Amino acid sequence: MANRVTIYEVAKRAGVSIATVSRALRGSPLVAAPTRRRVLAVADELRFRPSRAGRSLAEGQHAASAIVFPDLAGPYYSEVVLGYEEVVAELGRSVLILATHGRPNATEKVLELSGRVDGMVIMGRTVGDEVLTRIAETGVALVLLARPPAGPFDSINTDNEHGARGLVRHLFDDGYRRLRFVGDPDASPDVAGRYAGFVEAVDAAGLTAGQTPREPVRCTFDVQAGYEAARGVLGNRERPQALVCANDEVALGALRAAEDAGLVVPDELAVTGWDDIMAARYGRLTTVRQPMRELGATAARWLDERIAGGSPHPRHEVLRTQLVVRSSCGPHRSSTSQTSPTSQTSPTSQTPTKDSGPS
Amino acid sequence: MANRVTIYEVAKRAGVSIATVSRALRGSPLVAAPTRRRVLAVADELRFRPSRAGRSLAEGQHAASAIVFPDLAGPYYSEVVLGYEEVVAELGRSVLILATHGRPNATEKVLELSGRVDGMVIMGRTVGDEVLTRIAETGVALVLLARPPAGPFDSINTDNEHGARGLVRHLFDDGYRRLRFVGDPDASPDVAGRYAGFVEAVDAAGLTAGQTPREPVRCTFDVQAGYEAARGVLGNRERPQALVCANDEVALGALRAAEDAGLVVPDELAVTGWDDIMAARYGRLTTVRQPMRELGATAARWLDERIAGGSPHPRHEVLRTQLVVRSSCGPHRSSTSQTSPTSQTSPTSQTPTKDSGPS
DNA sequence: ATCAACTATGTAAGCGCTTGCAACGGGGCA
DNA sequence: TGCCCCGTTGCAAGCGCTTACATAGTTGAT
Repeated sequence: MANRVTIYEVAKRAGVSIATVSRALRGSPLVAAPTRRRVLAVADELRFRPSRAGRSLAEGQHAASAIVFPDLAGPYYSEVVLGYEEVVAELGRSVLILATHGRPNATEKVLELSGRVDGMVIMGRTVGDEVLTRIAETGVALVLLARPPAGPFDSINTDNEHGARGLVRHLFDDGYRRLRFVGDPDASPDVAGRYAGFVEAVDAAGLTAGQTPREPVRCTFDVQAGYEAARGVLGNRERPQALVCANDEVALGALRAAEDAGLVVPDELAVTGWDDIMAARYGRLTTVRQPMRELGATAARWLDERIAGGSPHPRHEVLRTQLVVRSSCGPHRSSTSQTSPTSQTSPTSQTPTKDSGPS
Repeated sequence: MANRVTIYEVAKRAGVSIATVSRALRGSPLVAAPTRRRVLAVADELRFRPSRAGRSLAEGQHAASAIVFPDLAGPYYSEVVLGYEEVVAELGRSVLILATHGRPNATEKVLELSGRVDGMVIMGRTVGDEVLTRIAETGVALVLLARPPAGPFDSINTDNEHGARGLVRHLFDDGYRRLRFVGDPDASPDVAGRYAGFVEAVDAAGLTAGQTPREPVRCTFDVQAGYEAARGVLGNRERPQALVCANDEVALGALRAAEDAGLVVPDELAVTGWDDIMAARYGRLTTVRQPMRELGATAARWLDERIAGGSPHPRHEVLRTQLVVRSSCGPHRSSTSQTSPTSQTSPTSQTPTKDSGPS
C-alpha cells in the first residue's frame, strides 16, 4: 500500500489515542478544541492521509462508484461517461470505469468491480440480468442506462422508437419511399429500439416490403462497417433511396460509400444517423440528437440517491430525442428524373431544425 | 459494504479454517486437492467473493490504477483514456478516472485518489509538481503524460515543436506569409510546445512581426472559443492568411468564422488544427495527427512496470506526429488576385498526405 | 461538601483477509 | 520400533481505521 504514516504515529506524536485522532480528523464534536488543533497540526505536519482500505473496511463503504459500458470508442460513450464522472466527483465519490468490449470474461470483471464500489451504472449490452441480480444481492446499488428496465432497478433511456418514427416520417414527407435500415438491432438495446420504430413507421406509412425491405443491413458501429454495408446495398439496381443508419459513425461511412458510388446526396440518396456527434455537423448529416451528457449525469444522481437508500420504488425515465435536419436528406427527386451531374452537397440547401451557431 | 458472505462462512461450511479457504481460493500449493475442491465448491455455492477492502488492507495493494486529466470534453482525452483503460483492464487492475476541470480543489481530489491506487498517470496541467513528489513519497507509482518530464518520473509526450515547425513550413511553402497562432500556450504543455514550434519556424522563415505577429490569439479549447477568436482577428484589414490553431475544435470554430466572414478557404485563408479528431476529416481540416490511443496505452504499460518495481532510471519518450493535409489549406492566392465568388471547398482539390479509405 | 450529570478521552472490539509459524499425522528409512 | 521429514492444516498476528462503551475529570446544584 501507499501510505506510510498511519493514525498510530499521529496519535503518538500528538499524545492522544488513535480514537481521538480519528474523531478530530472527521470533525466529531467529541473533541475539545485545543486537542483538535493539536491533532490537526500534527497530522498536517506528518502529511497524514487515512488509509482508504482501512476506512473502507471499518466503515463498510467504498466512497466510489462505477460505470460499465460496452466500449469507449466513438463520442457517444465518452460523453455519457463524462457526464457521469462530473457529477459523481462532485458528489465526493471516486469514479471507476469498465469497458466490457464484448469480452467473454466481462461478467467476471463486472463482479470483481462490484466488490469495490457502493453502486454502479450498467449500460446496454454488457452483462446479463442474472449478473445484475447477483450484484444487487451483495448490497451494491444499481442503475440501468440505455438498457431496458429489469428487476427492481432504476432505468434511464432515450425514446428510440419515437425518434425513429419521426425520422421515417420526415423522410417519407420528403418523398423517399425505398428506405433501408443499416445497423444491427442485436448490437444494443438502443439500436433495437430504433429499428423497431423504423419498422413501425414504415408499416404505418404503408410502404411495401418490395419498396422497403424490413430486413436490416447488419453492421457494427464504426465508419468502416457503415461504408461496407452501404456499398453492398447501393450496388443493386433497386437500391434504397434512403439509408437510416444505427448511429452517426455508420451514417458517415454510408455517406462516403455514396460518394464513391457517385450518388448525389440528398437528391439520389438520403442518409441519416443517430446521436449528433461532433463529426455529424461537419458531415452535414441529418441525425437524431440525444442528450448524452445528461444521460450520464442523471444516472449519477439517481445512483447517488440509491446508495443513500432512496425510495423503494424503481424509477424509469425516457428522455426525448430531437431530430436534427441537415443536408444529408432533403426533398427527394426520383433517380429517373434529371440530376445534376456532379456530386455536390449544397452548403446552404436546408434550414436545419436546430443547427445554428458556431458552438 | 457490499459483500454479505465472508470467508468465515465458507470456512465453517467447508469445515476448515479461514486460512485454508484463503489458500484454496488463491491457488496456493499448500492445500490438498480434495480440500481445495471442497472449499471451491462451497465458495461457489455461497457465491463468495473476497472483500476487496479486506484484501487491500492485508495485501497492502489496491489492484487499481488511475488516470488524471484536465477534462474529458472533446475526443482527445477520451481517446487517451480509452487506450489507457483497455490496457489496464487487460493487466488485471481496476481503472479510476479523475477530471480536474481546473477546479481549485483539484489537488485535494488527486491526493485522495492517490490513496486508493497503486499507481497513476498524470496528464498535462492538472496538479503541480509538488503534488507529484508528495504522492510519490507515499509509494504510489507515477507516469507523466502530455506533460514535461519532472523529478524521477517516466514521461510520455508527442513532439509538438517538431509538428508545429513542419506545419508552418508547409504553409510557407504554399505561399502563406501572414500567419497567426490561435490558442492559449498557457492552457497546456502541449499547446505551449506547439506555440514554441510555431514561433521557431516563423522566425526561421524570416517572417517579420508585421506579417506574422508572434502574439497568440488566446482562447480556450472549444469550437465556440475558436469561432470568436477567429472572428476577432479576421475583421482587421491586415488579417492573417493562415490561422494555426491549438487543436481541431478551435480550428473548426475558426473555419466557421471564416465562412461567416465570407472568406474562401483555402484561397483567402488557411486554417489548421491539431489532433486529427473524427470531425476534422469531415471539416476537411489540415491537421497534425497524434497517436492518442497509443499514448494512453503506453502510459498504462509503463505504469504497470513501475508498479511492479521497474528500473530505477526514469524513461522518457517523445512520439512523432504526422501532418495530415486536407483542403483547409492549399496553394495560397493573394487576396488581391481574382478568387471565385462563392465559398466552395473543393472535395477533390488536394491529395492528402494521409487521408484515404472510409475508416 | 456530595453527588449527579456532563465532557473529553481512552479501551478495545471489530471490519475481512493474508501469511508466518506452530502443530499434527503419516510414511520412509535406519 | 523409533525418528525425522514432509505435506497439510490451524492459530494468531497483523493491515489501519471507526465507534460503542467504559472511564476519568469537571462542574453545578443541593
